[in-house]
Amino acid sequence: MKLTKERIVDAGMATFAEVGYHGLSMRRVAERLGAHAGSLYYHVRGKDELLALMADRVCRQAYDAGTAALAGLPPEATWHDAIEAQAEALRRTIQQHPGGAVLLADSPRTLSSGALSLMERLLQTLLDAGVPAAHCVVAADTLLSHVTGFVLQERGNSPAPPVTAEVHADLRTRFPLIIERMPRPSRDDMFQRSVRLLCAGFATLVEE
Amino acid sequence: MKLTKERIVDAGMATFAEVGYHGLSMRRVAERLGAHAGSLYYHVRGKDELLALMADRVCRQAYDAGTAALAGLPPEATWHDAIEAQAEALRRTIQQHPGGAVLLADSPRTLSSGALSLMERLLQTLLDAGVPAAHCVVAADTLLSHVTGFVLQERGNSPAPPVTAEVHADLRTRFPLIIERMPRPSRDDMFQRSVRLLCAGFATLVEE
DNA sequence: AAACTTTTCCAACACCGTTCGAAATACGTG
DNA sequence: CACGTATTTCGAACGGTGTTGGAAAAGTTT
Repeated sequence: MKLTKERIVDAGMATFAEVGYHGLSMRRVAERLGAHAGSLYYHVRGKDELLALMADRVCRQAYDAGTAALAGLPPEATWHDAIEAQAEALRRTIQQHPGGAVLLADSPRTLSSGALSLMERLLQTLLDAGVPAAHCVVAADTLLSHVTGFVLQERGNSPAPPVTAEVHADLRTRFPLIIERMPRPSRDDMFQRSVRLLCAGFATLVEE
Repeated sequence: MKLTKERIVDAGMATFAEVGYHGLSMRRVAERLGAHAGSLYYHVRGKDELLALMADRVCRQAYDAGTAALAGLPPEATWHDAIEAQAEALRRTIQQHPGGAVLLADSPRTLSSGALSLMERLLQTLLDAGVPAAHCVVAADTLLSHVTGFVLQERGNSPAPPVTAEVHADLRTRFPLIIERMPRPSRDDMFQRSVRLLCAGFATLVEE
């Protein structure tokens, strides 16, 4: 079958899901398509462009997931709910691809039309909520970078660290607050609450 | 001169600053030390460990920068100022290393003692501010992941994208909010305001 | 069918992380 | 000092990577 930018990105996403970020190579992507690595370069400038295209696709998926989530919202939902729905959709979408956060992190977000779509809708939500235009960009940017950062951190912590008892005791004396006194809610819970925290901040900007 | 874990991390940081994340190789690090690549493996398990050590060093630097910033605060400073100072110190430190955000992103933050130090102090600040312990971890985590995400986004935008007039016109019709109506404050300004936004969210948690 | 364009192959290049046995160096002991 | 041992470095090698460029194939137009 003929080689296409679209099909290459497809294969890229599939390979990415299988072998992760570090295992993604042009040769493996080509192999999945029954082609040779060099052939990809006729359709794609290099690995960088492929990664950028993949990142854009993730943004697009997140956008679609967001529209679905927004559509499922009850009519009495507030703008808090709308923002929460978009944030959660973005997080879930990134999470679906192992290492997907790094993917987004490694390619410039601006001028990727998928990323711009996400931004645009978020801005609209905030404007509708009554946040003055002058503050909207800051607010939307804050939310987006927060979600990215959160998922990034999440992935780093996910392989449960093998903590020996000895290490734990050491940590307890050196970082008493973290280890001892702090309740550790689930990541899902923490994410929801952190987004609500942001919304509370946004609310202080709303002009009646 | 003798090879050491410490000296290897030094050379790693220097090489990293010169050639960036993608250009960092064991061979280049070794070359800077007048040694061969294989020799590094006697002191370091592999490139992963080197990167983790480097990430930890960045956290340490950020911690020290934070203490300096806190010390320079006037006595009438509020807890908002204290959090802002720590966030700004972290951002500046990460920024000093090109691609430093990706460095932090690619290594697990937990169990890195530098990262834990950052977290611990942030928790203390929030506790002193009156945020109940049950919410502190969420708040601190939110702030840290926000700063990371922000710098990440910042770096992606930094190489000013070559926007042709044609592309700009296309974007204007497709994303009117972003391109047209939104004022674009400086990144410094945006960062400060986003942190204040977070603080406003934290303030709603404070029990009198 | 011939001329031409688009697409794919394939071999090669330079570089990468990592391993391993052999050298070399340092060091404590007789 | 000399000798044996432990620590450290070398240097070559292996399999893998992104990328290139000319030859070959496939498709299209005249």
